[in-house]
Amino acid sequence: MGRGKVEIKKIENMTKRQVTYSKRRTGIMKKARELTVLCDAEVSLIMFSCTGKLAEYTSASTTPKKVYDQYQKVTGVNLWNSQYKKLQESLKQQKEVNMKLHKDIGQRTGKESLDGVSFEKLHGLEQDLDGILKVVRERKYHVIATQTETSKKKLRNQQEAHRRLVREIEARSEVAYYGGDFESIMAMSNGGADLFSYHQQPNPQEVEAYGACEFHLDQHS
Amino acid sequence: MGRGKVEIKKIENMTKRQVTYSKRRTGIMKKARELTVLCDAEVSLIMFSCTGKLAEYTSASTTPKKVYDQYQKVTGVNLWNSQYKKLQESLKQQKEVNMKLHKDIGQRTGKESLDGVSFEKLHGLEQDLDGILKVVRERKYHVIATQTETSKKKLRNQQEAHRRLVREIEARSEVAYYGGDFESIMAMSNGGADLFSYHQQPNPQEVEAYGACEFHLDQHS
DNA sequence: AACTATTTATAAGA
DNA sequence: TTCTTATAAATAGTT
Repeated sequence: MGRGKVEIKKIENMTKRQVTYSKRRTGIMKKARELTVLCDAEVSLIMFSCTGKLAEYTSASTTPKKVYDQYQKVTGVNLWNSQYKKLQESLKQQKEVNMKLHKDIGQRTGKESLDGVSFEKLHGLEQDLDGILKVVRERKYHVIATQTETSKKKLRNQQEAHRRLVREIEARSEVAYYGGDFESIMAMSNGGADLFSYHQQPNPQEVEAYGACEFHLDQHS
Repeated sequence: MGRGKVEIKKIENMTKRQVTYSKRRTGIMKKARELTVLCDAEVSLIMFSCTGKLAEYTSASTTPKKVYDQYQKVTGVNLWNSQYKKLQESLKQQKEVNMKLHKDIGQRTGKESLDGVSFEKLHGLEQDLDGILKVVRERKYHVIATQTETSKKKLRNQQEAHRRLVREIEARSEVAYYGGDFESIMAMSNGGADLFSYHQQPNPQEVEAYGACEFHLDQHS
């Protein structure tokens, strides 16, 4: 229809193709609308031009979703539904696993009642718990031991540093005998003493006591 | 186009409507096909007659699903996608919860390493385990106690039945004095002793001991 | 389902 | 894109 018959094959001239697309798109949309009205049918027409532009016609009484739902129902083809069902299945499984874990952990934390649990299971659970308790205790003592060891090392290092400091000051002030400048030495080395508390939790009481003692010595001197 | 112009409104005559539907359906499908080929476009055409019959055309290079995905991308409308995303989110959450449970339960069953777990947590876990261990033990002993109590009751009932049986047989055989038919009486009443083991887990040692004791009495009599 | 008079769609040109 | 117009195509009513 038009001034010359056209062969139904891809139009290579791009401009011509776009013009034709535009015209025929209008035409087919009109046809769809007419079909809808005349014959009381439901129509979904979705078109993408070769440049990706969307054009659609959907009959007034419906929506693309409805059309596709119906399409699925009639064809039995799953389309996206297969994916959806897989997800649902997956979710169900996860929830089941979760329930089991919850129950198990509940029995192991006292939140779930042990009523109805057989003697054998109780015994197994007891052995289990006992074993893990031992492991946890060992681990705990290991951690304590490690911390203590570290503290001791730190302490030794500090004491050593302190001693060096005292010696150095004694040497510098050329006071080798007991007395005289002793107070100032103690005051200077006090900075070192503070370091005892810098890594473990600070114990303010101890620090205070030490400082207080120093103060009293000062006062009484 | 045809012998007379038609107004675009629903055709009330059903036969006429169906004929028109059939003709125009063919026509629009042809149009769709031509559009696809001539203009290199993607087309999805889905139609339902008023009787619910499906007819579709989808351009060769694509599928209804693809068209729909693209449709969604362009329009930004989520349609079923919202549901799908909800499911996905849900699944993700479930998996996360699962992971945590797994880790926790792992630490409580010795399958998960305790390296790097803080002293405080270890201590908490220890207290926890200790508490539950106590509960489990109590429960276990409760179960044992209940079972034992039941067994004892059964045993008492059996002994009572046994005594009654002996008395009855003594009365019937009119042998009131000790001796004589006693062995045969015991042999008969032995069947009753077997009944001890029928309900609780059979404890062959106990049953044996009981039977043996009776037997020795026999021998010494 | 086929026919055909007529309407409608549209290719080409402006 | 839109309008025009010649012509192909679609189809309403008929057979």
